[in-house]
Amino acid sequence: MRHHRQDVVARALVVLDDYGLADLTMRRLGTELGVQPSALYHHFANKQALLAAVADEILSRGARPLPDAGWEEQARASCHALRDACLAWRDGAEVVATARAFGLGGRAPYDELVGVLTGGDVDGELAATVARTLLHYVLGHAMDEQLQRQAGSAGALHAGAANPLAHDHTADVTTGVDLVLTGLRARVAGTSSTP
Amino acid sequence: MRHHRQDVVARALVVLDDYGLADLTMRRLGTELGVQPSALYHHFANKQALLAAVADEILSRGARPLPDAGWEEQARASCHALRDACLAWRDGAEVVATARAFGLGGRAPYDELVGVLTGGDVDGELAATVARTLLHYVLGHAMDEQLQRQAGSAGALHAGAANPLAHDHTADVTTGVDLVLTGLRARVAGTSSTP
DNA sequence: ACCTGAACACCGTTCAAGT
DNA sequence: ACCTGAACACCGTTCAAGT
Repeated sequence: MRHHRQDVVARALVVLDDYGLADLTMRRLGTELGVQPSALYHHFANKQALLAAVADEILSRGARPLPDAGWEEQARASCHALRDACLAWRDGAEVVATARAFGLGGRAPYDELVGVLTGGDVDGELAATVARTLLHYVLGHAMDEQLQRQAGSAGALHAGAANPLAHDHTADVTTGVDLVLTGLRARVAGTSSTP
Repeated sequence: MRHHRQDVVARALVVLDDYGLADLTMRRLGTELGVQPSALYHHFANKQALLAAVADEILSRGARPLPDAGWEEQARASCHALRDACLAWRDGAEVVATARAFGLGGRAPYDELVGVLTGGDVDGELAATVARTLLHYVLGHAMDEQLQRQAGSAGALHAGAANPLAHDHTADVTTGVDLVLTGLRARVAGTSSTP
């Protein structure tokens, strides 16, 4: 039962979806592949590198071509594609956000967004800030969403105290993204009032 | 050496700042307090509950009164206070963001922001979305900042490949927050073009 | 009320050695 | 190139029992 790097990533994705990130251990993944845990270190330097590869796989599997439209519409589409890609796998948002945070993977959405924004009228430095703002929002929101999902399925999390996160998530994300883009539009048009 | 709940939280904060979140283990904290790890379970149901208390402690120690100003200025101040509170402790942002994500603590900044926004002209549902957008951005950005800090001190993280996160963080956060607030101002004024 | 001691069921990672 | 076997140095958590 010899495996390639890609087999390991693909199986890790299945384990992630079935058991969640907390139970995606090197030992369990090894067992799932019919292999000793130590064998995984032939393919990846450590668990963090494995997870970065999983993050990139999540993103590439969920990749969509940008619509043939203005940059604002493209930015919106890019954000929604990222969200959908993450939500397609259990704990997908957390995996992508963590890999991004450690600078080990998940760069594609950032690059795409910066490209879209600079393709518009947006200055390079502002584009970088806006891209980060959007990514933090979309990923943070998707994480909230997925955590609630598992909090609902398990009886976990503190009972009592009304959950302030109960919401229509799709509408919420659209509003949040539009808010940032509206702010950007105002700023690009020179409407900014605070110097 | 008998301790109260507050002693444990205070010491956990010291361990966090000295060793980082990854090394804030129940065993190490026990050792630091001169106590068996099992003794901590008299004060907290589990590690997650401990970390939630640590998050709340970080926030309450960094709390500032809101300025006597308009709601927009207050929202800005609230965001910066949150950022400063988190940056005052090693891995502080991650601790707060995680507690928030699990719904176990760190609610104060959200409540404050929603209060400020609804105190302005902002409708309740929009206020909730804006508050979440701002929190995700500020915490996400602070996490990036702190991860870079430790990536710089340790020789960790992949060499080669220019780091796209090298930035002036204070200016960046101000820009990001202002962007969202500008978008909100436009929307409240009825300038939104997408229905 | 607060803590000990011992155990249970796990982790990630390394490394010599095998094929 | 890919894997085994065994070890190392850890984890969080439980629980009877002590003071």
